[in-house]
Amino acid sequence: MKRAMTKIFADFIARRGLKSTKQRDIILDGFLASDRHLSIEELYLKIRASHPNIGYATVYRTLKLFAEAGIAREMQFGDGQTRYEHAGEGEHHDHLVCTRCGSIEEFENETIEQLQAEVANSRGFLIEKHRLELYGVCGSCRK
Amino acid sequence: MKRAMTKIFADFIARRGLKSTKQRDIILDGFLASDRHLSIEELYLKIRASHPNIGYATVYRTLKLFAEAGIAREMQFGDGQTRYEHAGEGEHHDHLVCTRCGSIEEFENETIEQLQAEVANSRGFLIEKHRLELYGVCGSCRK
DNA sequence: ACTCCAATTGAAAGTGGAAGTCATAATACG
DNA sequence: CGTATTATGACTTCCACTTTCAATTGGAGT
Repeated sequence: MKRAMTKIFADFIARRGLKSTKQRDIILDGFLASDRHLSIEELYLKIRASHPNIGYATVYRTLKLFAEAGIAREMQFGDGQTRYEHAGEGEHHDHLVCTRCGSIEEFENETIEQLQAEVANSRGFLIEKHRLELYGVCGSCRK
Repeated sequence: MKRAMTKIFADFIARRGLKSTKQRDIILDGFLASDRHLSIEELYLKIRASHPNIGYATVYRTLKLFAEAGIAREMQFGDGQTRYEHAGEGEHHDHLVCTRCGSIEEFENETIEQLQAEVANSRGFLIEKHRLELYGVCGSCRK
Protein backbone atom coordinates (compact mmCIF):
# COMPACT_ATOMS: atom_id res chain seq x y z
CA MET A 1 0.00 0.00 0.00
CA LYS A 2 2.62 2.48 1.04
CA ARG A 3 4.81 1.28 -1.82
CA ALA A 4 1.91 1.76 -4.19
CA MET A 5 1.34 5.31 -3.04
CA THR A 6 5.00 6.12 -3.37
CA LYS A 7 4.97 4.75 -6.88
CA ILE A 8 1.87 6.69 -7.85
CA PHE A 9 3.38 9.90 -6.60
CA ALA A 10 6.68 9.27 -8.34
CA ASP A 11 4.84 8.71 -11.60
CA PHE A 12 2.79 11.83 -11.08
CA ILE A 13 5.93 13.85 -10.45
CA ALA A 14 7.51 12.48 -13.60
CA ARG A 15 4.44 12.95 -15.76
CA ARG A 16 4.18 16.57 -14.76
CA GLY A 17 7.85 17.31 -15.12
CA LEU A 18 8.15 18.11 -11.43
CA LYS A 19 11.12 17.39 -9.30
CA SER A 20 11.78 14.79 -6.71
CA THR A 21 13.07 16.38 -3.53
CA LYS A 22 13.94 15.11 -0.12
CA GLN A 23 11.30 17.35 1.45
CA ARG A 24 8.61 15.72 -0.63
CA ASP A 25 9.89 12.32 0.34
CA ILE A 26 9.90 13.23 3.99
CA ILE A 27 6.41 14.69 3.82
CA LEU A 28 5.10 11.68 1.94
CA ASP A 29 6.62 9.37 4.53
CA GLY A 30 5.09 11.37 7.33
CA PHE A 31 1.73 11.39 5.63
CA LEU A 32 1.67 7.68 4.91
CA ALA A 33 2.97 6.76 8.34
CA SER A 34 0.25 8.73 10.03
CA ASP A 35 -3.17 8.09 11.18
CA ARG A 36 -5.64 9.25 8.65
CA HIS A 37 -7.27 12.67 8.62
CA LEU A 38 -4.43 14.95 9.59
CA SER A 39 -4.64 18.69 9.24
CA ILE A 40 -1.83 20.59 7.56
CA GLU A 41 -0.80 21.94 10.92
CA GLU A 42 -0.69 18.50 12.50
CA LEU A 43 1.44 17.02 9.79
CA TYR A 44 3.66 20.08 9.80
CA LEU A 45 4.29 19.80 13.55
CA LYS A 46 4.87 16.10 13.33
CA ILE A 47 7.41 16.44 10.58
CA ARG A 48 8.97 19.45 12.18
CA ALA A 49 9.91 17.31 15.17
CA SER A 50 12.45 15.40 13.13
CA HIS A 51 13.04 17.89 10.34
CA PRO A 52 13.00 21.38 11.85
CA ASN A 53 13.96 22.99 8.60
CA ILE A 54 10.87 22.12 6.63
CA GLY A 55 8.48 25.02 6.29
CA TYR A 56 4.74 25.17 6.69
CA ALA A 57 4.30 26.33 3.11
CA THR A 58 6.09 23.29 1.80
CA VAL A 59 3.86 20.94 3.73
CA TYR A 60 0.86 22.91 2.57
CA ARG A 61 1.88 22.79 -1.08
CA THR A 62 2.95 19.18 -0.98
CA LEU A 63 -0.34 18.07 0.50
CA LYS A 64 -2.11 19.84 -2.36
CA LEU A 65 0.14 17.97 -4.73
CA PHE A 66 -0.80 14.69 -3.08
CA ALA A 67 -4.42 15.54 -3.65
CA GLU A 68 -3.76 16.27 -7.30
CA ALA A 69 -1.79 13.08 -7.62
CA GLY A 70 -4.74 11.21 -6.20
CA ILE A 71 -3.06 9.78 -3.13
CA ALA A 72 -4.76 12.15 -0.70
CA ARG A 73 -8.18 13.65 -0.43
CA GLU A 74 -9.08 17.00 1.09
CA MET A 75 -11.75 16.97 3.76
CA GLN A 76 -13.50 19.60 5.79
CA PHE A 77 -15.09 18.69 9.04
CA GLY A 78 -16.51 21.40 11.20
CA ASP A 79 -13.30 22.52 12.90
CA GLY A 80 -12.11 25.06 10.38
CA GLN A 81 -9.09 23.10 9.33
CA THR A 82 -8.57 21.27 6.10
CA ARG A 83 -7.72 17.65 6.70
CA TYR A 84 -6.21 15.13 4.35
CA GLU A 85 -6.94 11.45 4.30
CA HIS A 86 -5.26 8.66 2.40
CA ALA A 87 -7.04 8.13 -0.86
CA GLY A 88 -6.83 4.51 -1.87
CA GLU A 89 -7.54 4.19 -5.56
CA GLY A 90 -11.11 5.27 -6.10
CA GLU A 91 -12.44 4.02 -2.79
CA HIS A 92 -14.68 6.31 -0.86
CA HIS A 93 -15.96 6.24 2.65
CA ASP A 94 -18.15 8.26 4.88
CA HIS A 95 -17.40 9.27 8.44
CA LEU A 96 -18.52 8.93 12.01
CA VAL A 97 -17.10 11.90 13.86
CA CYS A 98 -17.04 11.80 17.65
CA THR A 99 -17.92 15.16 19.13
CA ARG A 100 -16.32 14.19 22.42
CA CYS A 101 -12.90 12.83 21.57
CA GLY A 102 -12.65 13.93 17.97
CA SER A 103 -11.97 10.46 16.66
CA ILE A 104 -13.05 9.74 13.12
CA GLU A 105 -14.23 6.31 12.04
CA GLU A 106 -15.07 5.36 8.51
CA PHE A 107 -17.84 3.37 6.96
CA GLU A 108 -19.32 2.50 3.63
CA ASN A 109 -22.85 1.59 2.77
CA GLU A 110 -23.73 0.68 -0.74
CA THR A 111 -27.46 1.01 -0.17
CA ILE A 112 -27.13 4.57 1.00
CA GLU A 113 -25.09 5.40 -2.08
CA GLN A 114 -27.77 3.94 -4.29
CA LEU A 115 -30.48 5.93 -2.60
CA GLN A 116 -28.44 9.07 -3.03
CA ALA A 117 -28.15 8.38 -6.71
CA GLU A 118 -31.90 7.91 -6.93
CA VAL A 119 -32.63 11.17 -5.21
CA ALA A 120 -30.25 13.00 -7.49
CA ASN A 121 -31.61 11.31 -10.57
CA SER A 122 -35.17 12.17 -9.80
CA ARG A 123 -34.18 15.82 -9.89
CA GLY A 124 -31.99 15.72 -12.94
CA PHE A 125 -28.98 16.33 -10.74
CA LEU A 126 -25.65 14.80 -11.70
CA ILE A 127 -23.59 13.79 -8.67
CA GLU A 128 -19.89 14.48 -8.82
CA LYS A 129 -19.14 13.64 -5.24
CA HIS A 130 -20.87 13.46 -1.95
CA ARG A 131 -20.19 13.79 1.69
CA LEU A 132 -21.91 12.08 4.55
CA GLU A 133 -20.90 12.61 8.12
CA LEU A 134 -22.56 11.40 11.26
CA TYR A 135 -21.68 13.42 14.33
CA GLY A 136 -22.21 12.02 17.79
CA VAL A 137 -20.62 10.03 20.57
CA CYS A 138 -18.43 7.07 19.74
CA GLY A 139 -18.50 3.72 21.47
CA SER A 140 -15.53 4.35 23.73
CA CYS A 141 -16.79 7.72 24.88
CA ARG A 142 -20.18 6.28 25.82
CA LYS A 143 -18.78 3.82 28.33
CA MET B 1 -44.27 30.36 10.06
CA LYS B 2 -42.66 33.76 10.17
CA ARG B 3 -44.89 34.62 13.11
CA ALA B 4 -43.85 31.45 14.85
CA MET B 5 -40.17 32.21 14.40
CA THR B 6 -40.63 35.73 15.69
CA LYS B 7 -42.39 34.36 18.71
CA ILE B 8 -39.72 31.78 19.40
CA PHE B 9 -37.02 34.41 19.23
CA ALA B 10 -38.95 36.80 21.48
CA ASP B 11 -39.32 34.05 24.05
CA PHE B 12 -35.66 33.20 23.78
CA ILE B 13 -34.70 36.82 24.32
CA ALA B 14 -36.94 37.02 27.36
CA ARG B 15 -35.82 33.74 28.86
CA ARG B 16 -32.20 34.79 28.65
CA GLY B 17 -32.75 38.27 29.97
CA LEU B 18 -31.56 39.79 26.70
CA LYS B 19 -32.92 42.94 25.17
CA SER B 20 -35.16 43.49 22.24
CA THR B 21 -33.61 45.99 19.87
CA LYS B 22 -34.59 47.40 16.52
CA GLN B 23 -31.45 45.99 14.95
CA ARG B 24 -32.43 42.51 15.97
CA ASP B 25 -35.90 43.01 14.59
CA ILE B 26 -34.55 44.26 11.30
CA ILE B 27 -32.09 41.41 11.01
CA LEU B 28 -34.74 38.85 11.87
CA ASP B 29 -37.02 40.31 9.20
CA GLY B 30 -34.26 40.20 6.66
CA PHE B 31 -33.39 36.66 7.55
CA LEU B 32 -36.94 35.37 7.42
CA ALA B 33 -37.74 37.23 4.22
CA SER B 34 -34.75 35.72 2.45
CA ASP B 35 -34.06 32.73 0.47
CA ARG B 36 -32.54 30.09 2.60
CA HIS B 37 -28.82 29.51 3.04
CA LEU B 38 -27.49 33.01 3.21
CA SER B 39 -23.98 33.78 4.31
CA ILE B 40 -23.38 36.46 6.91
CA GLU B 41 -22.01 38.71 4.20
CA GLU B 42 -25.03 38.25 1.99
CA LEU B 43 -27.49 39.08 4.72
CA TYR B 44 -25.35 41.99 5.83
CA LEU B 45 -25.31 43.51 2.35
CA LYS B 46 -28.98 42.94 1.89
CA ILE B 47 -29.85 44.66 5.14
CA ARG B 48 -27.34 47.38 4.58
CA ALA B 49 -29.26 48.46 1.50
CA SER B 50 -32.13 49.73 3.62
CA HIS B 51 -30.32 50.20 6.93
CA PRO B 52 -26.83 51.52 6.23
CA ASN B 53 -26.09 51.99 9.87
CA ILE B 54 -26.21 48.36 10.90
CA GLY B 55 -22.77 46.87 11.30
CA TYR B 56 -21.38 43.57 10.15
CA ALA B 57 -20.60 42.53 13.70
CA THR B 58 -24.20 42.98 14.71
CA VAL B 59 -25.44 40.79 11.89
CA TYR B 60 -22.81 38.25 12.79
CA ARG B 61 -23.75 38.19 16.47
CA THR B 62 -27.44 38.17 15.79
CA LEU B 63 -27.19 35.24 13.43
CA LYS B 64 -25.37 33.32 16.15
CA LEU B 65 -28.18 34.21 18.50
CA PHE B 66 -30.70 32.88 16.02
CA ALA B 67 -28.81 29.64 15.95
CA GLU B 68 -28.86 29.44 19.73
CA ALA B 69 -32.53 30.27 19.77
CA GLY B 70 -33.10 27.43 17.38
CA ILE B 71 -34.56 29.42 14.51
CA ALA B 72 -31.45 29.18 12.36
CA ARG B 73 -28.90 26.51 11.69
CA GLU B 74 -25.25 27.00 10.77
CA MET B 75 -24.04 25.21 7.68
CA GLN B 76 -20.73 24.82 5.93
CA PHE B 77 -20.63 23.99 2.29
CA GLY B 78 -17.34 24.00 0.50
CA ASP B 79 -17.09 27.72 -0.24
CA GLY B 80 -15.42 28.84 2.94
CA GLN B 81 -18.40 30.80 4.19
CA THR B 82 -20.74 29.91 6.99
CA ARG B 83 -24.33 29.92 5.85
CA TYR B 84 -27.48 30.02 7.88
CA GLU B 85 -30.69 28.32 6.97
CA HIS B 86 -34.12 28.57 8.53
CA ALA B 87 -34.51 25.90 11.14
CA GLY B 88 -38.10 24.82 11.34
CA GLU B 89 -38.77 23.06 14.61
CA GLY B 90 -36.78 19.84 14.50
CA GLU B 91 -37.04 19.32 10.79
CA HIS B 92 -33.89 18.42 8.98
CA HIS B 93 -32.97 18.16 5.35
CA ASP B 94 -30.00 17.28 3.29
CA HIS B 95 -28.61 19.19 0.34
CA LEU B 96 -27.87 19.04 -3.33
CA VAL B 97 -25.21 21.64 -4.02
CA CYS B 98 -24.57 22.70 -7.60
CA THR B 99 -20.89 23.17 -8.26
CA ARG B 100 -21.66 25.30 -11.30
CA CYS B 101 -24.18 27.88 -10.20
CA GLY B 102 -23.96 27.43 -6.46
CA SER B 103 -27.66 26.79 -6.01
CA ILE B 104 -28.67 24.64 -3.10
CA GLU B 105 -31.69 22.34 -3.19
CA GLU B 106 -32.96 20.36 -0.27
CA PHE B 107 -34.24 16.86 0.10
CA GLU B 108 -35.20 14.36 2.70
CA ASN B 109 -35.09 10.62 2.57
CA GLU B 110 -36.33 8.60 5.46
CA THR B 111 -34.73 5.40 4.27
CA ILE B 112 -31.31 6.97 4.18
CA GLU B 113 -31.78 8.25 7.71
CA GLN B 114 -32.72 4.79 8.88
CA LEU B 115 -29.69 3.25 7.27
CA GLN B 116 -27.50 5.84 8.92
CA ALA B 117 -28.98 4.94 12.27
CA GLU B 118 -28.27 1.29 11.61
CA VAL B 119 -24.67 1.92 10.72
CA ALA B 120 -24.17 4.00 13.84
CA ASN B 121 -25.92 1.47 16.01
CA SER B 122 -23.84 -1.41 14.82
CA ARG B 123 -20.79 0.45 16.09
CA GLY B 124 -22.18 1.64 19.36
CA PHE B 125 -22.14 5.17 18.03
CA LEU B 126 -24.84 7.60 19.17
CA ILE B 127 -25.82 10.06 16.44
CA GLU B 128 -26.40 13.65 17.50
CA LYS B 129 -26.71 15.09 14.05
CA HIS B 130 -25.64 14.32 10.55
CA ARG B 131 -24.82 16.03 7.36
CA LEU B 132 -25.31 14.73 3.87
CA GLU B 133 -24.45 16.76 0.83
CA LEU B 134 -24.44 15.74 -2.78
CA TYR B 135 -22.24 17.93 -4.95
CA GLY B 136 -22.68 18.01 -8.68
CA VAL B 137 -24.47 19.72 -11.55
CA CYS B 138 -28.09 20.72 -11.12
CA GLY B 139 -30.84 20.25 -13.67
CA SER B 140 -30.75 23.78 -15.04
CA CYS B 141 -27.00 23.81 -15.46
CA ARG B 142 -27.07 20.55 -17.39
CA LYS B 143 -29.30 21.85 -20.14
C1' DA C 1 -41.13 60.32 33.13
C1' DC C 2 -36.45 59.59 35.19
C1' DT C 3 -32.35 56.71 36.79
C1' DC C 4 -29.30 53.38 36.67
C1' DC C 5 -27.03 49.42 35.05
C1' DA C 6 -26.51 45.62 32.35
C1' DA C 7 -26.99 44.52 27.60
C1' DT C 8 -26.04 46.15 22.86
C1' DT C 9 -23.96 48.39 19.12
C1' DG C 10 -20.56 49.68 15.44
C1' DA C 11 -15.94 50.75 14.26
C1' DA C 12 -11.81 48.98 14.45
C1' DA C 13 -8.32 45.89 15.75
C1' DG C 14 -7.16 40.96 16.28
C1' DT C 15 -7.09 35.91 14.89
C1' DG C 16 -6.06 31.71 12.63
C1' DG C 17 -5.63 29.19 8.65
C1' DA C 18 -5.03 29.38 3.73
C1' DA C 19 -2.75 31.26 -0.22
C1' DG C 20 0.67 34.18 -2.50
C1' DT C 21 5.60 36.44 -2.97
C1' DC C 22 10.20 36.36 -3.84
C1' DA C 23 15.12 35.70 -3.27
C1' DT C 24 17.86 31.66 -2.62
C1' DA C 25 18.77 26.78 -3.14
C1' DA C 26 18.22 22.19 -5.53
C1' DT C 27 17.34 19.17 -9.23
C1' DA C 28 17.24 17.33 -13.87
C1' DC C 29 19.53 16.81 -17.88
C1' DG C 30 22.33 18.00 -21.93
C1' DC D 1 29.86 20.41 -15.04
C1' DG D 2 26.61 24.22 -16.45
C1' DT D 3 22.30 25.98 -16.87
C1' DA D 4 17.32 26.29 -17.15
C1' DT D 5 13.65 25.18 -14.19
C1' DT D 6 11.39 24.01 -10.27
C1' DA D 7 11.26 23.96 -5.20
C1' DT D 8 11.89 25.83 -0.78
C1' DG D 9 11.13 28.66 3.34
C1' DA D 10 10.56 33.00 5.57
C1' DC D 11 7.49 36.34 5.27
C1' DT D 12 3.46 38.83 3.73
C1' DT D 13 -1.28 39.12 2.38
C1' DC D 14 -5.88 37.64 2.28
C1' DC D 15 -10.17 36.40 4.09
C1' DA D 16 -13.84 35.28 7.02
C1' DC D 17 -14.79 35.69 10.95
C1' DT D 18 -14.26 37.09 16.21
C1' DT D 19 -13.28 40.05 19.92
C1' DT D 20 -12.58 44.51 22.03
C1' DC D 21 -14.03 48.82 23.73
C1' DA D 22 -16.07 53.21 24.28
C1' DA D 23 -20.47 55.09 23.46
C1' DT D 24 -25.38 54.08 23.41
C1' DT D 25 -29.68 52.10 24.59
C1' DG D 26 -33.39 49.05 26.62
C1' DG D 27 -36.22 48.47 30.50
C1' DA D 28 -37.02 47.35 35.51
C1' DG D 29 -37.70 49.90 39.43
C1' DT D 30 -38.60 54.47 41.27
